[in-house]
Amino acid sequence: MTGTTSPTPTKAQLLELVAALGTAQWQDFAAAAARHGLTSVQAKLLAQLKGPVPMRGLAALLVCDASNVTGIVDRLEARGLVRREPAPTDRRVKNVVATDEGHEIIRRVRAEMQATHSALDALDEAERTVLYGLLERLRPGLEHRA
Amino acid sequence: MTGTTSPTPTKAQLLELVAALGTAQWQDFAAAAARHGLTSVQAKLLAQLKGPVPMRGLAALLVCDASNVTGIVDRLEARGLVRREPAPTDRRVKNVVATDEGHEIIRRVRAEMQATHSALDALDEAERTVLYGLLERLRPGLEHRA
DNA sequence: ATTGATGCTTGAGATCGTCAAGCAACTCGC
DNA sequence: GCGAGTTGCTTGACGATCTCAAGCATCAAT
Repeated sequence: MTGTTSPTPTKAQLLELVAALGTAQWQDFAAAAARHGLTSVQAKLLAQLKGPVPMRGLAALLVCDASNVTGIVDRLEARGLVRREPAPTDRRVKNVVATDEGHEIIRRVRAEMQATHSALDALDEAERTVLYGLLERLRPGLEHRA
Repeated sequence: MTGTTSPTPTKAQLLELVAALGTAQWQDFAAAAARHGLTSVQAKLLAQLKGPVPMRGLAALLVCDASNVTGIVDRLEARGLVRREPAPTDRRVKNVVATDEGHEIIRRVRAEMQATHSALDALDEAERTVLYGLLERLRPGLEHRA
């Protein structure tokens, strides 16, 4: 019994599997972050900073209150992983930028997600392409609304 | 322009997409839980209670300290969604059981994950089967180790 | 220039999460 | 039995996360 494991899964089964994998990946991420003294949320915020992002924008990305972002950025800034710089166009806005050390540390966190990497290694190129295509199809439904 | 979106995605791209979908689904779950006055963690714990589970087991399932579970169960118990009952075989152990109301509320939370449901609706049966198969292949790598 | 909206911070209060310590109960060897 | 070590749960202390209400500075628009 190796091939015929799937005679059309229930929507509930699929949902459960997706949830389980999502959780597992999050644990993997959190563990990698912790090894560098970061909480999951701090690492997640850091991961958003490809360029300068205003506090408000971070709140939107993390789907949380703006006042919450203040504290998280405070702690990251205290560790020198992030910098607040005034936006030239609007003096109310503070843009958050990752320092070099900040970029480096999040790069390492991503690289050290061993469980996730080894999971993806189980698939060959063709399978990854198929998976990517299917997940892309899921995105519009999930990304919008809540 | 519908077919040729994927000339073999990078592992990094795939990783990012998986992370994004995982996050979106979690938000969906958290929002549904919040509508019933539950935090995400409370809902997640409730979701594990198909049968009686000892505190220790819940700590393992939620991947957190046992002392943390005490508080979460306290709050759920105060709302009558959960019950602690002594294990007959070992008087140290307390088994946590969902009450009828507890089962009902988590059933509703699952049913109200609109974003997730509509996302899965974008796939037909054949696609779901393929997706399920691919995700199944990912499981062993993710589930074990961290 | 006043009115209103927007961006960020602060403070209070709840939840979540860890660690260390403690108590009760089980297990094992003798 | 019976004491030593282990295990299951709770408690207390403390930090991080999260929300809400309030406040201040700045922008936008009449």
